[in-house]
Amino acid sequence: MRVLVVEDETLLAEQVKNHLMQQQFSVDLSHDGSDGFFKISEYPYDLAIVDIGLPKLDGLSLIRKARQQDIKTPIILLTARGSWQEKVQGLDAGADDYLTKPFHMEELLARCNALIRRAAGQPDPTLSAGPVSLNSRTQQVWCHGAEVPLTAYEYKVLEYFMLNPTKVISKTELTEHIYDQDFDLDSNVIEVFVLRLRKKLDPDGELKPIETLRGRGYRFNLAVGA
Amino acid sequence: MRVLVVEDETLLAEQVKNHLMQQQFSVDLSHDGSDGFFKISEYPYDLAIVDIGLPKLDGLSLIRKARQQDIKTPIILLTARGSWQEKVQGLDAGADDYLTKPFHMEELLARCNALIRRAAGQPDPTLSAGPVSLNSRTQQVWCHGAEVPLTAYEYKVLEYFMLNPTKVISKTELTEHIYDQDFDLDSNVIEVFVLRLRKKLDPDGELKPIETLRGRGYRFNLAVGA
DNA sequence: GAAATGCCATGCGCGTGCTGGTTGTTGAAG
DNA sequence: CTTCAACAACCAGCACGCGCATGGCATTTC
Repeated sequence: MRVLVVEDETLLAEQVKNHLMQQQFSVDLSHDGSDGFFKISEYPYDLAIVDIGLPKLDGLSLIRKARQQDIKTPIILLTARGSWQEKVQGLDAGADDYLTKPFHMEELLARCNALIRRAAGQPDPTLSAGPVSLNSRTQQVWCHGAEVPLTAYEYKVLEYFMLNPTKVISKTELTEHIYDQDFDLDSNVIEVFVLRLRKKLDPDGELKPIETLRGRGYRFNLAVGA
Repeated sequence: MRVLVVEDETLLAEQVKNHLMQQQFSVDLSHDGSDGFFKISEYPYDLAIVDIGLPKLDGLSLIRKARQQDIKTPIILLTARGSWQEKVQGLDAGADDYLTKPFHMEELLARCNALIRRAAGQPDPTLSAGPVSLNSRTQQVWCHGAEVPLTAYEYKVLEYFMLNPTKVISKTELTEHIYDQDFDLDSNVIEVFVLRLRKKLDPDGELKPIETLRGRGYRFNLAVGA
């Protein structure tokens, strides 16, 4: 999956790039609108993330020009907080989704995946792994068919696990994906949430869905799709 | 007003969706004929826009099957340029209007509005969920058969809930769909409306139609169509 | 002018996220 | 094999803040 990020704030652009690369995307960066337009015309990206305020050529114009050229790459528009008109203009110009800055990286990744899924014609918001299934639209979780009520953070942790099954996930990685920024490093919140998740999902200790890898992190060990 | 768009060209479908949403319609998309038929049979749409060339089940067959099942949803058929016979066949199959591609978006919107207005004298477009039912034309709401008087904003909130049953809806999402421009974010209006809705719909606290998810939003939890 | 509706301000209760401490487990070194 | 330190699991309690509830004010409508 190849993604183009058109963003002039270098720091933010790099952050977005890093997170996307963690999800196995190939990422190209562009720091102004005209370069972004050139790239999106040249390459068949699977997705583009475009800031609305850009040097040389603003995001809206970029999208309009691209759509005029019949470029169908799904586009997520990044807008400033609260400017509702911009969002409408963006969708009108041909963006597929928008996100207001500042945003949670999780949110962006979720929308990226949703958009890619939508483009692939698979609008299925449910993940399942073993007896556990999760619906990201309703944020409901079931285990053996029974609904398991989770709190907001418990849900976030589980969702991240199920999006990355069998992958070794360090506590810092979890933290970074669950909190926007600024978090206390010497805290055991993650451990507590993992504990509660294990209790709620697997009260009898049969499944062992979350494996501990000492000094490295956790691994979610249920066969996806089962 | 709820509209179904059955169109396999994703870009066009999204454009239509965006424009309709700007006119305060709720829009569902369907990318092939059989899915479109399923949706139009399931939900009481106020209008459907159907492309004639579709995968799995073509537009004409879709319309015929729907009409055979006594589904009266007004339908606009999208045909290719110049194929005069198709238009006749379409109207013959039960379409209410047609439009040849490519078309101006304004034209489509005008015809949508005309058709909805024309259909205003037709069977009631009611949504129902559990003991609650809602007529989007007259903006009346009933619970257990008794009419529940709602104010304008209470109605808007309920309508949005009933159009998105079981979906987690954040307060900002509600705000964006209910108000035309952006709004003071640190206001508790939404909470107040939800409170009043709960009181009016469920004074005894039996149904619990609107669930609160702390830090996340609300979820409307009544089975649609029940 | 009265009634209805939308919005704001305030207080309160409680769920939830987080902290601190203790117990348990692992693995490496002696 | 034993020891010990480091790490994780677990527990329980605290406090912050979210959402509920209420009353009052402003604005609109008839």
